[in-house]
This record gives sequence, structure tokens and C-alpha cells, in this order.
Amino acid sequence: MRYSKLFGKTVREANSDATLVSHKLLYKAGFIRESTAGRYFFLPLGIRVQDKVMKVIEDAMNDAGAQKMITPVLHPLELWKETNRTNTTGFELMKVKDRRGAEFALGGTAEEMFVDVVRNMHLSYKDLPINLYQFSTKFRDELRARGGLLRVREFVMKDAYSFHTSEEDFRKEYEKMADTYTKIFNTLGLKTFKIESDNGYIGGEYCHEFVVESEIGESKYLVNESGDYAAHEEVAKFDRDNKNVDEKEKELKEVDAKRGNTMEDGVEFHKLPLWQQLKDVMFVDENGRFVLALLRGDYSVNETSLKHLIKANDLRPATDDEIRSVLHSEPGFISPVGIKEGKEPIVGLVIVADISLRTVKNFYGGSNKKNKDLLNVNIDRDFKADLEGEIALAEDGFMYKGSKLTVKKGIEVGNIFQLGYHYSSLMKGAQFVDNDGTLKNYYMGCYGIGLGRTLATIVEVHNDEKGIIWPSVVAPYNVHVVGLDKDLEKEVESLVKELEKNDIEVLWDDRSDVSAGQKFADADLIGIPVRLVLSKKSKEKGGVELKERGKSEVEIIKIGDVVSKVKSLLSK
RNA sequence: CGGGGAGUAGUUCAGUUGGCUAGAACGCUGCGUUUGGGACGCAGAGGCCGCAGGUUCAAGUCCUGUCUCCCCGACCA
Repeated sequence: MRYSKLFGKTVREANSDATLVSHKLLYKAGFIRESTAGRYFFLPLGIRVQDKVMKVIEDAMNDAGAQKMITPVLHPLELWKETNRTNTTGFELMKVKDRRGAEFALGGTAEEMFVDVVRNMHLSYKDLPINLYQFSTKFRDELRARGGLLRVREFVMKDAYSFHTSEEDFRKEYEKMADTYTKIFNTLGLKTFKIESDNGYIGGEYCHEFVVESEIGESKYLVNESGDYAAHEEVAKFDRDNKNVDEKEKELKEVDAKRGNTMEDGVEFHKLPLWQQLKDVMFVDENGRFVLALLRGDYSVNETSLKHLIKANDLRPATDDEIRSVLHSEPGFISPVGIKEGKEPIVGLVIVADISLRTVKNFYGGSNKKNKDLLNVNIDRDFKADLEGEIALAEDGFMYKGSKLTVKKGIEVGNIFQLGYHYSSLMKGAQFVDNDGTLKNYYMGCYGIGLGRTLATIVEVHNDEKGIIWPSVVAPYNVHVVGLDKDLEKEVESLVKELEKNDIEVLWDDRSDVSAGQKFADADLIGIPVRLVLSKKSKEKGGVELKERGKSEVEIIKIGDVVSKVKSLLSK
């Protein structure tokens, strides 16, 4: 490819909207342009890289026995109604109508579609297990796109769906996919952590994210010292250490407490430790049900685990007004003690206690009355919890099974989900014939990788002050040939032809009106792994100058040896 | 949806208390000189100052509305 003809040249300055390294470099080097927020053009260089990422994934999926196919982009809305996901997806489902008024969802994920095609095949146990995947554009009406390709509203995703006769059989596939993912990301030059995570609206009981550690990542996760436990903040477990459990339960006492509304105000007023304060957080779920979350004062609420425990889709904090008028309590002075009694009965108030309430005796905290506090509050004796569980957020430095947890941030590049019978039980006829002749529900899993995000993550990891440093497997071209002297153009051209004849992809900077410095700067910015310079100077030294991107030393190669030298570099 | 910021040439930005026939740099076109780390000269093209109202002799500048984009949060693959 002649650079002079390439659509998408380098520019000196990035659009001022770009804040992340990957966004800036991909823009400046001519890989992407934005259409509207969260929707990108992939220019010729950009799509070449994405195609290569796709190829790596495709090869690995095929090796793992999965089969590639494709579904329509428009999903009949009835399918989404079957699983009730028109209401529960986290992203706003985008819908369109055709001229007859038939409604479709623009696919944002494709569980329903794959279940639909599989159920209509009427498979038997002999056909199973089966793993089907596709590469397709996904539409997600994100509240806020951000960070160039990192969070977008339209992107190509590899999504795979597996169907099994049993949980046992599924588990083998789940492990195989986890290994396949690790292999894929390694090949792409990304070191990933596999972390336990929340399944969100996908359904199912457990799942894992593959994250690349990065300061700009949106996933917060915790890792123990040996690295054998890694979990997303939303699902991370930790040990609640015992505080004063041996202390005797003292008499419940109401005292005057003219203080502010925060936890710190309570500590300061009573001169008691933060952990001994009872933390009361009032939420309202999507059905208007009030939920009182109780924790030890030094912990925070994990809303995800709270939602799971109370089986709610959505939680919001209760307003001060609701706390006063509906619950007859007082913001900053909420207490589980007596909150359900007296006054008018409060319909549907659920009291949920974190298990950390068992690690502390004689809590202090509010009394549901302004400027009055209770001392020596104890669970079971002074109030009952409707539900008890783990609803506290793990934090940096907490212990889990004797090992210290550290908080890290990462970019989520892929994930794998156990779906179990979630979809096969919601969708009629999602069954196979077992060897005893009866119909049984499929046991399922699904597995996704976002290509654009993966591509951007590669750039986040592989760059220097001059530009991108592509790993060979995904570089848009194998070599970047630079000619510097006009009278050597014929010679450069024959070198390029020789390379191309040997299946080496060449980007040839054939511009005659551009200085050497600019050509070098552009080559560094674009980041192709091998640069070849053929000039008067290089000929004087004996041939062609070869430089690997990311290394500083140069090497002189005889023209006749260039092809074999490049090949040996690429196969590394 | 809450908080903050920004919309002026392809890009980055300047444009003062309203006086604009709207600028600079980079990029682009042409001619010439250059060619080992973002060369130089000369000549050019390129603007509904986001959009719609309003105030004014006069609006890029002031007011109102509206749209879009960015950042933080909320939300979430």
C-alpha cells in the first residue's frame, strides 16, 4: 500500500476531546474518526487492526470447537418479551419498526436469538454440546459513551453461546472458554486477570470478567496476595473480623445527642470507635419497597449484593422527605430499633443486616428521633433483621481467608457467563431429546469479547511518547518501508514488490514532498513493528536499514536478505 | 439524570468594556528550492462564529431558548 494513497493520514494534533492515550494515538495516527458520540468510523488502518484481532479470536474459537455463524441484526421483539428482558436490560434497548409495524430490537446481546435458532432445530443429546459464535455489531444506548473506543454505543463483539445436556458438561466448556480467552489475550499482547464478577442483566448464577490492569479502567477489583483469588468489587468476599464480641450486652439507653448527620459526627460526639457505630442506609426499590441496610460503621453498602439478597432490580437512596413522612424517622438518626412499631404500620419495610453485625456488641447510633441516640444496641435483643447476609463492600487492605486484598483497576475486555437454565426455562421449547426419550431444558453459557475495546486496550498498553507499538499479530501492516531519495524510487518499489510477493504486508511511504524527519515521525506514530529504510545513506552502509519499533538500535541488511530477515522477525 | 466545561476555517485555538470587511498556527492547493528525525520562500483556496429568537445604529461578543460534544458522578459491558 502506498502511503500517499492511504485514506486517513496522520495529524499533528488530536481532537481536544480525546483524553486517553489510546484515543489520542488512534486519532492522530489515522485509525479512527468519530461520527457521533460513541459511534466510530474505522478508517483503513483501523479496520485492518480490528480484522486481525478478529482473526486471532476466530482461530482460537475454532480450535476450541466452536462454530461461527451469524444472526440478523434486528431481533424480533417477541423474543425479548419471552425472557422479559425488554424491562430488565441495563442498557436501553433500541427498537425499530418495519413498514408493517412489526417491532424489533437492535441487538445488544443475542441470547434469545441463539436459543431461538437452536430450539427450532430440535436437537438431541447426540448433537450436544454445541458452542455457536458470531462477530456482529452490537447496539447499546449507553447513558454516556466515554474514552474513545473504550465505551461506545455501537461496537463489534464476538459473542458465543453454548448448549449442554448437564451442568457437569457445561463446566468443562466454561473452563475451556476461560483457557481460550487467556490464550487469545496473551496472543494479542494483553495480560489478563480472570475475576469473579456480577452477572447483571444477563442472568445466571456466576461469571468471570477478563480484565487488563489499567489506571483508566472502569472495573474495580480485589486480588489477594497469592493472586488465586480475584473478584470484582461488586462480588468480592472478605472476612469480618471480630471486634468486641466478648463484651457483655449492656442495657439499651437513649441519650441526648445534638450532633450532625454523618458517621464522623457520631464518632466525635460519643468518642467511640467508628466500627461500633451502627450504619443505617435506607433504600427504595423499583416497586417502592423500603429497604433498610444495616452495617458496621466502618463498612459501606455493596448495592449489588444487597440487590441480589432482596431480589430487587433497582435501588435508589430514600429521600429525606420519605424518611420523615413515610418512615417517621429522621435522616442521620435512623435506627432499626422500633422502626416498624407504633405509629402507622409501614408496609413492606425490609430490614437487612450485614453479617458484620455479629462482630460487634453494644452498637451506638440513631433512635429515629432528631438529636437522640441509642447506646448498647444489639441485634436479636433490640431488633430483628428480616434478612441477614453479606452486603458490605470489600475495600483495600481487607482480609479474605487470611490473605490481604488489594484494590486494582482494570479494563474489562471479555467475559464468560454461566446461564444455567435461565433462558431455556423462560423460552418455550428450548429443549433437547435426552437418551431416555424425554425433553430436557438446555444448560447454557455465554462468552463475549468486545473488539474495539480490546483494540484500544492494546494501544493503552503498547505505546511510547512517539506513538503506538503494535504487537506483530495485530499490526495493520508487517513492515513500513521508507524511501528517502527520489532517484532510488525504482529500487524501493522493487523491494516492496519482493516483500509483497512473499506475503509480507507493506505500507510504503512513497511521498516525495515530505522530509525524512516527518516520515520517521509518522512511522513511529503508526507503530508498525518493522521499519525499513532504503536511501543513499543506507546503500553506502551496505543495503537497507532495519529498525524495530520500540527498539533504538538499527541494523543494516543486504537487500537480498531482507525478506528472510523480516520473515524471521515476524514469526517470533 | 445531577455537577462542571466547550461549541469561531479540516485541526488546535485567539478574538478585550458590543465597532469585524473575523484572525494565527498547523493542514490543504499551485510554483520553486529542499530531503536521515515533524524544511523553506512566494502565491492561493477555505467561515451561516452550533441553531432559533430577542436587545441594539451596530452582536462572534449581551439576553432567552434549544441542540450537540467533552469531563466527573449516577448507570452499565
